[in-house]
Amino acid sequence: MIEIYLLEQLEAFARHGTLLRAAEELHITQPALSKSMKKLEEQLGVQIFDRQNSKISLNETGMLAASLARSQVEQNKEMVSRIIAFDRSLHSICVGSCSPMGITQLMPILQDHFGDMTISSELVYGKPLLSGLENGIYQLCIFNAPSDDPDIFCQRYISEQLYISVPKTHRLAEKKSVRFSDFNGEKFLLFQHIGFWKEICEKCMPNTSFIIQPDRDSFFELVENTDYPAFSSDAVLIAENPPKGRMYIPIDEEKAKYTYYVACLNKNKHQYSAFFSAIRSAVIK
Amino acid sequence: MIEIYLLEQLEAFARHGTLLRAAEELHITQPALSKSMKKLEEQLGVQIFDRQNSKISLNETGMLAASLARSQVEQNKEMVSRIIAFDRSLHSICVGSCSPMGITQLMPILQDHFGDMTISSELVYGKPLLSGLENGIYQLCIFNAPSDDPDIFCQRYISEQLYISVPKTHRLAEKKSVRFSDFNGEKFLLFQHIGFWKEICEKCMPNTSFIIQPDRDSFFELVENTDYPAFSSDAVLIAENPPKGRMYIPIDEEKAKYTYYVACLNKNKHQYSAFFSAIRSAVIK
DNA sequence: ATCACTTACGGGTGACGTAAAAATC
DNA sequence: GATTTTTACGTCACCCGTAAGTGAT
Repeated sequence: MIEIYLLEQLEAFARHGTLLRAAEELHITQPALSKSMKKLEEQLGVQIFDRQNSKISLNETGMLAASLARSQVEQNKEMVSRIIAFDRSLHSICVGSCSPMGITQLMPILQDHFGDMTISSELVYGKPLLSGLENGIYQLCIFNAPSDDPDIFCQRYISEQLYISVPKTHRLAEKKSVRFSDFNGEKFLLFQHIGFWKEICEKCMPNTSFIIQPDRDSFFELVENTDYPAFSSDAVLIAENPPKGRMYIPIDEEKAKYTYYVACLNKNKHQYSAFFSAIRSAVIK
Repeated sequence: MIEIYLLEQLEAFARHGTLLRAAEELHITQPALSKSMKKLEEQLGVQIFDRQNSKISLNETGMLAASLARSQVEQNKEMVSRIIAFDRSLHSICVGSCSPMGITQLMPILQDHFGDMTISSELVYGKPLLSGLENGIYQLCIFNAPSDDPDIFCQRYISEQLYISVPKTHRLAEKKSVRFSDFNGEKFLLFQHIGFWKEICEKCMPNTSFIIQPDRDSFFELVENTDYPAFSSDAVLIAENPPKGRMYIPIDEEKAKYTYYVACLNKNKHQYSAFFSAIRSAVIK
């Protein structure tokens, strides 16, 4: 058995060709490295160096030893990373969601059940969301439709209805409901991080030029102080105090109402069972 | 970077389940192992043990760590073996020969050229001889026929003519030459280690029951003191003093005369060039 | 003289041992 | 009380550093 530090030193020497340079890299003195290499050679019981007076170099066996040492050192490092990564995976949970509302509403329940873990979330939709769940990037997902994948367990969650807010002076302010097409072509405020809704908006209002706001506060600032129409939703209207001075009109269209589903891999279903029953209660309530 | 001794200790603990047993196997005391495991855990920066008072066990991360440690330790050992084996291969040369005469005659030349190496030889014939050369078990081979394998370099060497020795009272003692069939069915002395000749004998004298002698001295003892016919060859007759009181008659048949070829892999040809030219001189001489 | 390596010696870290305590069965 | 782990403390090995020596360029 050869200790890693010796292999690391051999590997460094193999790269540099001289003890001096290798020692520099290793932050040890050259005599120390010289002794180490002697020790290594002795432990192997085999000559790996050609020495003539003040010249030392690897012989053929030494070359082999150095290349094996290199891979050994690499694997040692990889081992450490893998252990740390695995440990992190045990102590963190990552949720992929197609919608910001889905994750916002779910967060309290997540914290109830995984309070001792690091909870992170990402807004993703479409294929990356599904494959992220399948290959373990996400432990939980929020879809906007039930999945029929046999490997995926899917729990119905809440619904979200899209609204459009307009200033009271807007031509449609008094309507009881509107359609996407009513606003197609009109300038429109849009918050950037809205998940799959973005796709919906662009599809249903192809001629609209959106004024996209990456910052949440700026977005609400503009909603309050400009006359552009903007999206909202029932969830937002309940959860937050929406800017006054606007009318909030539901969009009476199929594409404006989605039901969310919380999902995990079937094989992990058991470890999330308490969590899922909490979701079921929340839905009923 | 985690030193191997720590991984070895972890691996031992994983197998035994208690520090005490593991420490016994490792020939260290239990407190020492306890400290090592603490150190390992600290170096990883991750919990790998569940501890409650006087109970310690691996947690999930620890299991992973232990299995990775196991493979790391194994690879370390394998590395050492490979280095040692490679070094040995550099300092030894193994010759496979289909015939004892081939190797006996070649030995002086081998010693001339590879005197600083360990020279070993094996009597093998047929497929194992060829594949042994191809996969590096033999650096050199002696065939009884030229090889047309494009990967093999083949140098014509000496010939050997098979003789049969009979007591002077034998019915065929005065013949100038004999054939295998002349002796088919007759009891026959046979030295065990004769390489490919064994196959020839059995094929050409299918009805003969051979009295097989594994020991060289016993064989010659019997040759001298019994009346059974036995094989000899021109090479043996030249090299050694054959037992008197016998007639040595050549077998006049194609299957009783072979020319030997010394071979190596083509890719190694250059490192044996001096050796092969010595063979060529020897043949001419 | 400079460069590269080895030898010699000294110091400090740390790996292990011994002893004893703590906790569980 | 037996078993297992931890804590405390001492010791020795050994890894590294400094300094000096050798041989080659």
